[in-house]
Amino acid sequence: MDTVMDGWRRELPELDRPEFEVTRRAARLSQLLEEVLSECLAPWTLTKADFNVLWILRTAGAPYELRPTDIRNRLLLTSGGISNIINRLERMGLAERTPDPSDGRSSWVRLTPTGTDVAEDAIRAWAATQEQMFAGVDPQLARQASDTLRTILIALGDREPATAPARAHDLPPHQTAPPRTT
Amino acid sequence: MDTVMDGWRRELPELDRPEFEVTRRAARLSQLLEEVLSECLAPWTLTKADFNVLWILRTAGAPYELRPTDIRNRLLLTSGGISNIINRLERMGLAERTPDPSDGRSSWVRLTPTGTDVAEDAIRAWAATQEQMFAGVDPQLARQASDTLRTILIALGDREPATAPARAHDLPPHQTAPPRTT
DNA sequence: CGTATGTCAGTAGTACTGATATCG
DNA sequence: CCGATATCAGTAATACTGACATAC
Repeated sequence: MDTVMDGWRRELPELDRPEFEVTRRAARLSQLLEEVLSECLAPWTLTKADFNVLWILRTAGAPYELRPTDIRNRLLLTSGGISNIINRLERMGLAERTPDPSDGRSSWVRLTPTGTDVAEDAIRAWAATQEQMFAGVDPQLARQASDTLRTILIALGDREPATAPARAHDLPPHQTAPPRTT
Repeated sequence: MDTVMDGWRRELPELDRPEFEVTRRAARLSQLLEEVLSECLAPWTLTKADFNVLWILRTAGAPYELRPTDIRNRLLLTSGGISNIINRLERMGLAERTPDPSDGRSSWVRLTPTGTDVAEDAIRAWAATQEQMFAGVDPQLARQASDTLRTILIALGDREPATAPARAHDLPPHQTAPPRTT
């Protein structure tokens, strides 16, 4: 990575801005982490996409259910992509859909008991792996990195599309500025 | 993103470590950036993978040539993946392969003049886009983020597999610990 | 011979687009 | 009727695996 950035500075000094380094290093970091995550999930035959949805559902709290739209808002995927993942989770018996009584277009995706267990096991495994990977990293530094990244994300406009938590019969009928809907 | 992390803290407080937030936020950041990069490259019909290789070749300095192995070391891809990309660049007339006189197994991948132009144009466009995106971010903060990420990457073992720069007839015959070779 | 380098075909995993259905 | 929600089929892009060729 340093080799690469040195080349950048040597060859294109007029374009040497700290932002670009953030870009490259963030990409590299998530590349490395995703690689490890894949291995980490192998025992459950879960893909990273599956894991993300399980994770979102589990951290949503009991009864571990959200509408596809909520998942979409949190993971920034298209509705088509979400459908695919839910289908897979349903075939694996980890999640199930129930129609939304108050809105016939939508449905609730809920973790099955098995799904909840699998989610927790996988999350715990991934947490342990991360802990091990970050063993050589000062927690202070990690904290700082997280805060800085957060600030940058907000500055870049990473949005919080109006939370709609557990069984939101009480919410107003529409969200604020939902992203890609197709 | 904050919504998601709040759920994490509420539901799985025993697993609340700053590292995990770094992981998620870095992933999100590169997700957002890659999305914009794709749009940015559309005018040239370049894929992100193409762009990465063009970029690596351009920042390698004149005469803008590297062996597939060098590219692999810098981008952390398998040799098969590199072959595909080089094939595509060659078909587009942006790069060309010449056999390595001193090692019959390998070859040198060099940017054509057109390739060099396209690389520079695309890099400049991407730089301008990033500059615009980061307009609201304090450069100090970006600098800090970059440094912190760098430290973390090094701690995670992101390696520098023995640089092999322009026409390295003078290098020892083998590298140190090359990653995935297949 | 064993290792290193690279190519190629086939494939997995990700996620988008466009078409469609349905409901508010 | 328009906009929102979701599903599905088809497709693009990424990149890996395994088989192979060749050369050190």
